[in-house]
Amino acid sequence: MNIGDAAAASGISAKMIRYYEEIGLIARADRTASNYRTYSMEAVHSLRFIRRARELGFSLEETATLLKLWADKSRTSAAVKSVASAHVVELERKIAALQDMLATLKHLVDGCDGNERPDCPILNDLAGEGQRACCHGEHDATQKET
Amino acid sequence: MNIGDAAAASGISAKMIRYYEEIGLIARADRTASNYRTYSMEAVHSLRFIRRARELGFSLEETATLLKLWADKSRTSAAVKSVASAHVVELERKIAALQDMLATLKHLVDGCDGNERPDCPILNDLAGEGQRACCHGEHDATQKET
DNA sequence: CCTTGACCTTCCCATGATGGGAAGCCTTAC
DNA sequence: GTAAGGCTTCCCATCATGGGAAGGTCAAGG
Repeated sequence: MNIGDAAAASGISAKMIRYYEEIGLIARADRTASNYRTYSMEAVHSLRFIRRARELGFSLEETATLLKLWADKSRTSAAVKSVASAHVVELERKIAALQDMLATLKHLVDGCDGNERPDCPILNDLAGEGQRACCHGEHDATQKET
Repeated sequence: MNIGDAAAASGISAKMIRYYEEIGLIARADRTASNYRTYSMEAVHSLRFIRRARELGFSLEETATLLKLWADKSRTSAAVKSVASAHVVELERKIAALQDMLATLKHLVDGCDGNERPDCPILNDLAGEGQRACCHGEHDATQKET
């Protein structure tokens, strides 16, 4: 199985497969006499594992850890759960940060007429003129200057 | 005002201020006889604008657009709202993607005993063995092989 | 046998936004 | 005058991915 077939079978681009090999995420592939990489179904299995881990948002480093745990028959499920739980926390953190942005931005967009006049609460907020959060003074209001 | 003071006053690192100048996000700063950059309060104002835009998750490219609109007294609020609304959509898309990951991962973590035995539904999912989503077989089930 | 096209190889570069650090000036305060 | 700290430019690293060039290889068909 050449790299192109492995790519098609795993859903990971040939480019990425080579990269994963380079950084040691996967083992160095065997080569044919003409230096082509060859892949077994087992290797494709590993690549699918990686793809799924990436789909769940694990970094390549976390994925490497998970791959090692997968290969280690004497692993504990606690070790796996620990990696996954840390990622849950991280996802929750990221989501919360994005939701904060979204709430603020939606508020500003709602307050903007969106007509042909230049007046705009969005720009006012960015410029720090409106002291941010005009109607329910929360957040920090520490941006007056000059 | 030297770059260090401008950095402190705007909350943007000196490193980033130089970078923003390099990519043309901000105007080239005036220099002293000894080649030090100097900043006016107006320049600091722009830097704060950028910082706020970044806090709301706008890319530097979007931020550049917003800066131009801010400077353009004949802008329409519709133009500003359009940029912001596109970003709202993007934020919603990202949040939804992360929430999908989170829901799946939480489900897996909940199903994992987290004890000293090797059995682990998280690894099973990553390996594609459980056909994913064990209890309500949807998604694609196209990963049996060997 | 030779050509063509589709594959493979390695190598370099780019992204986006940021930080680190080195080498060498400049300034300020003592 | 000297030491500390700020400034300058330049290069490198991150993280995961893609693009593309230059050149080797393989299979099919004339």
